[in-house]
Amino acid sequence: MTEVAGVYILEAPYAIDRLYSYYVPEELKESVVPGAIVEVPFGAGNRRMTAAVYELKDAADNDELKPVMSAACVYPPYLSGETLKICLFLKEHTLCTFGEAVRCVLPSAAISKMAEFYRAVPDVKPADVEKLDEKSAFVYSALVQSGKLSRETLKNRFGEDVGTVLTKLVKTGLVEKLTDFKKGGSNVKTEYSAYPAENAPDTVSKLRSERQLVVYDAVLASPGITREKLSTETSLDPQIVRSALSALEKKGFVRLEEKPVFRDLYSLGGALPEYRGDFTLSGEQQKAYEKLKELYEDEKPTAALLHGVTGSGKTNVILKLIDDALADGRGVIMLVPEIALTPQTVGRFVSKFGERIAVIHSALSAGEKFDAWRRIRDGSADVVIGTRSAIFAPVKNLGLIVIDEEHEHTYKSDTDPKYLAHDVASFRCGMTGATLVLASATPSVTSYYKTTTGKYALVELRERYGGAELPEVEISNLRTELMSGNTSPFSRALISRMSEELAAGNQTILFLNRRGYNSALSCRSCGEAIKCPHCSVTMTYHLRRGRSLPHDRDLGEGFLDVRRESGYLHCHTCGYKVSVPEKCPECGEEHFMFTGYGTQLAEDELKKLFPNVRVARMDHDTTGSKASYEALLSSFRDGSADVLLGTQMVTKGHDFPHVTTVGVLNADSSLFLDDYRANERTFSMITQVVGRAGRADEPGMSVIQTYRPESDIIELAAKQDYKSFFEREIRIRRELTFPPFCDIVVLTVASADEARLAQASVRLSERIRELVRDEYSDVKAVIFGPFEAPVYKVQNVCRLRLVIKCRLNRRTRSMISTLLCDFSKSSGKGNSLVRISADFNPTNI
DNA sequence: AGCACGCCGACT
DNA sequence: GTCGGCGTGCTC
Repeated sequence: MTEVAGVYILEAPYAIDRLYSYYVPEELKESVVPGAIVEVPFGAGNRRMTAAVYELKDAADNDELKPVMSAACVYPPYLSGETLKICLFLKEHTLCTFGEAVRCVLPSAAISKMAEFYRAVPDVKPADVEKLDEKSAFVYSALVQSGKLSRETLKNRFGEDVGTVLTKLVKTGLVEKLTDFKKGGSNVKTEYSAYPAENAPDTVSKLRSERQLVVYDAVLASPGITREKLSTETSLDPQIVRSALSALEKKGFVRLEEKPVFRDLYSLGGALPEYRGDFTLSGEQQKAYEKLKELYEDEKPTAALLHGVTGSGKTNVILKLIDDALADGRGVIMLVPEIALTPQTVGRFVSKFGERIAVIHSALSAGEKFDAWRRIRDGSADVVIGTRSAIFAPVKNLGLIVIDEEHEHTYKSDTDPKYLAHDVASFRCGMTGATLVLASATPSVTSYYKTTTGKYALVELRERYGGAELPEVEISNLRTELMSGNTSPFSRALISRMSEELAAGNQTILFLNRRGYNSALSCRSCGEAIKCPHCSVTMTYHLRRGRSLPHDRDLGEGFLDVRRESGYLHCHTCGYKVSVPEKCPECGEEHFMFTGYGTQLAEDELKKLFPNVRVARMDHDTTGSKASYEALLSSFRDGSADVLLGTQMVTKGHDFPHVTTVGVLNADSSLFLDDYRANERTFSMITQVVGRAGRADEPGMSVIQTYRPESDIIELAAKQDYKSFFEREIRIRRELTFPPFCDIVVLTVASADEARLAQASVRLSERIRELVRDEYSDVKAVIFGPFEAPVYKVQNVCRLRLVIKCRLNRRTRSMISTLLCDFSKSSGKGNSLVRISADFNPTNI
């Protein structure tokens, strides 16, 4: 019997990514455990590869196995048993490699980087060097000069084919191959604390330096003070404190201690607002809580959908449930959309759970993520609040997972592995017996459907907390506005409502899902809109910072020059910027027309309508940094702006007590999207927005502007009637066979070379039809395409797609997997410029 | 993907 | 005869 390790090679391409067996030499038995990172010889050339040990097994040693070469000494390994299973889950459910899954679940700072190095062997026979051919001699002399070079650098310097030269050099014994571990996880921040030295010189007079005296006094006053605190205390420059301290240490006055420190615990870069909220539950909330508690106490993995109208106080119910889980000694993960991770939300949690909280979001540095991850893994943090990737947090003894605003599209990853947080959550709950709670005022149709089949328990909150009434909703018909000559972004109803409310000192939120000034610049002669030269999208006209524009018709002939001087064209897909052209690139004429409007024009127009209005415009252009985003919100909250005008981000989770009016400038933009979820998104967006207006004491009003006032979606959203919306929507989905009645697989082939792309897509399409006909004749699948992706070209890369409607299960996933493997095998033959990727139930099709 | 092995043409 | 081109097939 030999000890055998089943490992996954982390750098393996998809087509050969599977479990490989290696024998474990006696001296490595200690460190080769499941989850360990090891090095193994791989392939005919026995290249050293990093691998993750998935399992250990005893095997009768009839077949000859290669040995594990070395193991990284990290104990316990970063990959726990549970995490290894999650990686396999990701591999099987998103068709990524095991290595990609590992990189996804671990903080990047925890992953060791391995590099191959080559070194010229000293003391070789000069005769051997003489015999070298030109190219080998060239590489060899470079190695002699630099001592040691990584494979990367050599490839960069001598080209991709340097490999053959190197193997020859290794064979002749002139060069040797080395492998180095660039150890991950060493990125630990440390902090210095200063203590008065035990046997400090009694004469302070020896301290000539004024600064050293000041620092020394401060240390005497508070022993153990950190260097950072010293600098604020003495109001001296950190650099000066540093040098003063080291001088004091040298002279024997102070003792410095270095301790590893966890960076800013909540990673929000500042003080948290004190939250003095009311945590007591209303009658309805109490009932909802008890129902969830019952599910939680069930040993089996359970799932519930908490459907509560906006303002029903879902969070209070959830907090109570988290309390219980913690009291049981179990850990909790709460996922929120990025936009909700404001100091307000986190503050509420921190005030309740204190230092047990770890916050995880995309703006953290690699080191900060690693700190949070370690605090969770060693158990000092057992409440994790974070965005999508927090679902992988190594929480011990998981008892509860909450996905807040579960309908949000951000829970689906858009980079490989393209997982949905819900699926990972269910899987973890299945493993640990934890309870899954999905919460939303407008659940996704797929999730709500599961309550009707019994997969999820349905828990409802129908009353708005504190008895607040639903705001009144007025629907403005943009067609009739246009016919009566109103071309501004604001309907007459919205204008009159705003002028009343602004005069009364109340605030308004305006939502427009398009940034920039004009959405397009088109040619009057040929009708073409100017497109980005690298992408197949029309370019948006943006105003330069601080500019505004009169109407084109008031500028007369010279309007183009003013336009050219005041702004530029911007591609929202790739970021390309260019000035307004002289002539139409299509037909050469110079009759231009700016059409469509975005947030910039709306702001401009608003200031013309209400000259004294103070507008806070919030979109991608004004919220470059987290700080500016916070600044805009707080300026609105403290009343230094009257109107908050912006894109999607104004609709989410902020509670502004003085807002009495909410306007949706164009409710149709998401309806027109060619996607089966367009209705769902419109309903959710309008419901959320309408919920923003008015509080308990101050009735609010929403104005929804639309070109299709007859659409019942808007009406249902205005009434916050989710049930009717769901009934209507699920009927359509059933009739047309869309999720949840099927799954949608999108295969994308991408290439800069259009001819190769077309060829590859045809081959792919033929292959899949063949698979469905023969090997997989048992699976029901309908195949569409190939056709162009909605945005065909992005940064000069063109994309074609195949869409497959089927039921996702082991069989269909295996079919798609076969397809991907076949493709990558044939791609070696001159097709390497074509890439393929699969996405299951993507958020945008 | 990356590497070896193998089978053909242009050279010492 | 031998070096080096790239097509084919495998990776514990």
